[in-house]
Amino acid sequence: MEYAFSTIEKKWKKYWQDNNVYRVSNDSSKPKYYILDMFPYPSGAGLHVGHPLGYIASDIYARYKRMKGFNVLHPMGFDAFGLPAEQYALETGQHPAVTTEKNIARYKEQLDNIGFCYDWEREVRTSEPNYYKWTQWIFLQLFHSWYDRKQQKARTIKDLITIFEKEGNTNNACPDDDKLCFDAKAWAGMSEKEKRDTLMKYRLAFQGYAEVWWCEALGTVLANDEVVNGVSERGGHPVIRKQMRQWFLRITEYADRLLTSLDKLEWSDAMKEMQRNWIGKSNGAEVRFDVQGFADKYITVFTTRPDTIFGVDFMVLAPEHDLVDTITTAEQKEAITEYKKYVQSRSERERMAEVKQVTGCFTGAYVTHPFTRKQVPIWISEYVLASYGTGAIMAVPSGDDRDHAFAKHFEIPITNIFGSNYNGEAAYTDKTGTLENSGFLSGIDLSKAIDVAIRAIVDAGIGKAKVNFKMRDAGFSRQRYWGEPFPIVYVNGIPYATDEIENGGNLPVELPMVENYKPGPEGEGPLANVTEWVTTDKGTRETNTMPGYAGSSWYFLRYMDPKNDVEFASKSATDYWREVDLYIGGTEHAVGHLLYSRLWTKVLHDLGHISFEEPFKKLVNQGMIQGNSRFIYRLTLINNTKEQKPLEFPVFISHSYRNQFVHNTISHEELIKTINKFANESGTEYEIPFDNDYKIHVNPLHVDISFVDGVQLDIEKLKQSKSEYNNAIFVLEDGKYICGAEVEKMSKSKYNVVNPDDIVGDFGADTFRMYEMFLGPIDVSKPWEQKGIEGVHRFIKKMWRLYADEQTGWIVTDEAATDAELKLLHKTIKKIGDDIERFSFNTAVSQFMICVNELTSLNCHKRAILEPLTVLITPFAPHLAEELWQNCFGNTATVLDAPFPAYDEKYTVDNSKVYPVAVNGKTRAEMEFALDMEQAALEAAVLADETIQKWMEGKPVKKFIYVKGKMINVVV
RNA sequence: GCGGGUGUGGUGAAAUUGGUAGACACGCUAGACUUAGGAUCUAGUGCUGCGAGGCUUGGGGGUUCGAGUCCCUCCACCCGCACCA
Repeated sequence: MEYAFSTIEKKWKKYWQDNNVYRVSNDSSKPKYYILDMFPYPSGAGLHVGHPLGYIASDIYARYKRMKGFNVLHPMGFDAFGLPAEQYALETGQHPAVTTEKNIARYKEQLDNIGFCYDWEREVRTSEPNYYKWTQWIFLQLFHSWYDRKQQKARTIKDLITIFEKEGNTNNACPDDDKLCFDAKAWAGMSEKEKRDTLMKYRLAFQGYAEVWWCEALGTVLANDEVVNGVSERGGHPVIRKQMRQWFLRITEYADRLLTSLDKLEWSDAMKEMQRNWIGKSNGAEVRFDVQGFADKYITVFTTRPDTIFGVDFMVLAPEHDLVDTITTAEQKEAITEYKKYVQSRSERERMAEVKQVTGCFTGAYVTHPFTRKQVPIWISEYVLASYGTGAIMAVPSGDDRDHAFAKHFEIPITNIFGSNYNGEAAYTDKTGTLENSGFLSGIDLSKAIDVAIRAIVDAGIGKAKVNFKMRDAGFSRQRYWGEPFPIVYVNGIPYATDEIENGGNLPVELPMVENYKPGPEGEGPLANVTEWVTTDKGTRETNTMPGYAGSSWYFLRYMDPKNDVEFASKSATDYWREVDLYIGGTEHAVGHLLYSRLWTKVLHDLGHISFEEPFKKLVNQGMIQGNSRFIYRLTLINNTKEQKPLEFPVFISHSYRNQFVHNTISHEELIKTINKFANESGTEYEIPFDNDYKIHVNPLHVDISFVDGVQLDIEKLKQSKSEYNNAIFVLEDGKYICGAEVEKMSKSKYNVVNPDDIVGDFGADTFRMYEMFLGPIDVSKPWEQKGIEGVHRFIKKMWRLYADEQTGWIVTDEAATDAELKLLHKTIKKIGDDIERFSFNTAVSQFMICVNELTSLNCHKRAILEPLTVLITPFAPHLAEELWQNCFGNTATVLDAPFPAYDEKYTVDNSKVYPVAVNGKTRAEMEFALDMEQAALEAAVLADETIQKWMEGKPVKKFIYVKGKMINVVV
């Protein structure tokens, strides 16, 4: 009886589906465990072998936890709103809803093919009205709340109105505008519009005018993390800064909480560090410098080094700073205008590319140094960013690298405040040593000087201690069609939440069907074209839609209660499942999705909707599986003006010729000679002519990896794929055409995609699952390597042969197991359990292989060993386990409900090893060894006694006994 | 530049608190059974040496009876941030 994986797997998939074995209940006496994968965006290309890596790991862990007696929630869904579907619609006219539906169906089919234990009844799709109804509802909660800085939590806007009516905003500074100040009377005197404008400056979801990243090609604004290296993350289009009316989330109010509660999370240090970096907290001070010649003009700077204030040699403003035009002197006006024009002309990309270049311009104006009363020149330069701090700095060349470079470049005299620590060549940026030449700070140690300086600044009334964050409020508008519409209606130009004008808000505000996805007028979204939708009897609708991260910021909550149509999830459901215990996904969401999810969770917690404030307790990042691309090298002719012309026949040279050619170890002439020889031998009369104007040029082309075995090209397959290649000439080495290889991202255009369906078809889902795990640690990225899968497949077949014989069928016996067999079994149980717990699935698979190899050589077919082994392998190879469980051991229920085998300690102690026993002073060669633990411990004890004796007699002893396992270790 | 991480055979990788480095698998070599095999099985496979042996975890140094593992230093690669005052 052969291992017929395709029949077996089909059979069990049907069984699982028919019997609903993966349905999860919210009502269980078992402890809960919530394990979640980052849900995919269903793209048209379908899944490739890289996608399931994390899903397989989480599936194994979920099944393991279930067998360990937990009620496990392990759901899957789809992040279905987004740009690609809309762009596809623009190109083909197919509605995004249609293509999305199609893609999801394909994804589900591919996922089911691998045998995951999802409860599909809990599936969520962010683009479904019954889902985005609650996305809109949460948006309204954000809209209807503000952040109380004293209580450090979100509260409803109604509370704020009550406060304003009683005392104005004197105790609650405006986060948008710290100069805004009004009392109760002033509040009462405001018009409806003024009141709402004021409240808008407090709301957690608010509308504001701000400079945003605008992408002309995509016709939309982008969030900071959607802009990479000055171009859009998707498509790589150029972006510019533009003032636009936008929706924002006031994430900056949560900066501190997002930072501090990171410490409690079991995330990798790298991941936490990335978030810390993004939040970018820095402690320092704000200091005021009065501008000379203006009674009421001053420059406020932010600095982390107030201790270096006596080293200030000049001030620098961002070119966009408000004061620039006011303070610039008549003589400098032209130069400043010129410089500002230059800055504006430079794209973000150029600015980033030329970080090192020093540019700037003097305004002609001066400030007075608050302590020395010296006059200090004011410059502008693009190295000071308008968006950070106050958009102005005090420059201390002796203590800051950039200021130093600037001073040197413009020959501004440098004041040394570090004595011999500053050498005149490079700024002294260390925080050790003492200050000199620094007035009242002279002689003070740098480690204490910051506090002293801040106190003096406060006493002088020119500033205060200040915390600054790099993080900006999160842009929440997109001028796109395929996203959640805002539940916002403008009445007389004032934005109102729909639940302020209609009872319950009439959610969801459904996305209308359209046929035209082109952007609306004046940078508005496509929805602006749908006049019958925009116009309601109450007013006009907001035509922006929410960004991609809106739906994914809370989806983990919806799985808990996915069909609820009166709440986003019932309190009892969220109280039962609480936060995600284990979250698995890639690192690419470090600062986007993961940060926004944390924000939404905190807000929902503050408002009393859920009782936990972090969404993901433990986070595991899986690596990527990259593509293993193959190249063939086609020749063309090229002249010295880089014009290429093709040869009469396609000519491909094997990898080593290409290497010789590009490394100049074969001449142009010799190569042509070789090629012509090959052409002749293959019966082609055409010869490449020698031509001094047109030289040979090598073009690497991706070749479909299915035409290649290892690195050897199957020439016939390639020829069949394209008629153009029928009469191509292949220049071979050792009779073979060898391709070039490169590891790249898996993508259709690189012809290196491997579809999991094909692997499952050839080897079965169980082999595929185990192989992906066997490839290496799950957090490491690596290229897909098809060759190794045979080894895992061989293992599964070998395991099968322990249970079944090709001729006689099932061969499991009831014989009693020997000690050696039991030992092997329990060692395996212990190792597999430990490995799963610490997410080391590759070593777990290895252990299975060792176990099966040994059982094979022991010729062991005993039920006492094989039955627990079957249960043990269930998380990895569930189909195989079910088949064996039922046929060999006569079980009627599914193996999924069998408890994970327990190991017996008496079999797991390994005394086959040699344990070192030694005392201090012996060399390695002199070390003594014991054969087993007990003996080692005994000898160690004897030796220890002697040594302790010596020590008590006053003789020096440092350290002595070392035994593996239990270390008996006395240190004096 | 700053921050984080990783360096082990021809390849993917093991070695959980310092304890016989290279488990397991791929690949390769030889052999067996085969009409054939890209099936299966057996043996070998870090380097070096006929051999006993010697050498070996990116380089150098240190702590330790003992270091892939801990410390210092240099080098290489990967990831993230990047004029953040």
